[in-house]
Amino acid sequence: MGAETRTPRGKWIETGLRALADGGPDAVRVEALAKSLGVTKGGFYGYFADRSALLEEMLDTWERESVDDLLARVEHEGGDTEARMRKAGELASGGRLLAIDLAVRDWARRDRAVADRLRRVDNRRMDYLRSLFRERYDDEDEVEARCMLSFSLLVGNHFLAADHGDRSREEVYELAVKLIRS
Amino acid sequence: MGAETRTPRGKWIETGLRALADGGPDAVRVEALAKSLGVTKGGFYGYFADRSALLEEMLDTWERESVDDLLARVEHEGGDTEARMRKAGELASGGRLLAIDLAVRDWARRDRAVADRLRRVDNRRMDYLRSLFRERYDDEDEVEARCMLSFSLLVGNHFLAADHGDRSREEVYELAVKLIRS
DNA sequence: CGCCATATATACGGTACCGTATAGCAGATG
DNA sequence: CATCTGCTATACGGTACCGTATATATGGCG
Repeated sequence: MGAETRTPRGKWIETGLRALADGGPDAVRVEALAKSLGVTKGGFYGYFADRSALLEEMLDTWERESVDDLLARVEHEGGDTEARMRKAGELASGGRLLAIDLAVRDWARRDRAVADRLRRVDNRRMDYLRSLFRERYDDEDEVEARCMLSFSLLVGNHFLAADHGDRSREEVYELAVKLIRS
Repeated sequence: MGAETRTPRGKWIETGLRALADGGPDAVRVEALAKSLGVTKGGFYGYFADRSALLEEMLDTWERESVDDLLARVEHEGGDTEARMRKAGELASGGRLLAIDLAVRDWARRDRAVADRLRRVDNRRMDYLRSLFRERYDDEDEVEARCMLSFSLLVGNHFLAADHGDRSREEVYELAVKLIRS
């Protein structure tokens, strides 16, 4: 059937996501990705029409991993409300996905299509978190406010640079979490 | 003294900050700024050694405006704790400064020097907020957790894309604020 | 083996930048 | 009015991209 595929579609996407995570969308450049793959861009245009097609597929991948896969894993592990809240939080702030997530959030401020996609993702995650909080609070205002605070804390934890004196960031994060779930 | 200065130092900085706010640091390009000022880059290198010198001064300006000026204005208006908290929140999320702020937060993830600067800014703001919360809560853990939540909410409000069903984002924000200051 | 399909390399023209060097121009100064 | 001084425009060489076109190599198949 022809030569072996050294650099399949998925590798371009994977490398693109890494570049996005640590340099933002502007860092996703075809020739740079090729270089980091030890290849020239020759093959790239066999898989993707152009750079923006790659970006699109990167977002598809991210969306799938950060919602479908993530929620599936949380539900698979099961446990009580507290355990699932904690698991979801952990998965969402675990290395790879988190870095992409943060980059996408910034990107969304400037690109309408990305913003729409982020809204889909956030809505689905928020729906899930709402369902968890409803097991604890009857008042719907309480549920909504605590969901908002939970997500804000998750994001804020990585976009805030403040120190906390004697306390570590982790300690303060835990204190805040307790307050939200009190 | 020579020709009139059509495009003084400050204009470059101002335009640079606008570019940063809506395109991130990569959008701060000398020739692009010149174009948007209706000028060529000819004069730029009279004021700044190079592009990175401009970035540095942009950050100086941002730091001054978003801490010194902001806190001064809050203190000038005075009022009780609640009023000052609210005023500080309003100023920090008011158009211009906010957009720069968000861009800097993302930038800081990739640039050590920017991260250090952001830490200075956040620490000073946090110190101020702490002093306000201390007027309400004796327990220092409470103070710290509520400060963290306040800042997270401020940032999260702009990095989160979720909808809230019947409620508007403003309503949910207010609910969350009440929870934090309860 | 010789052919074919496919992945990759190479080469190309085009664009948008950077930073430098130089020339022109408009007021202020005497 | 002549000159001097600084801001600005223009021109330059260099780099890093994009997307296309074309050549090359590598492995399966008749």
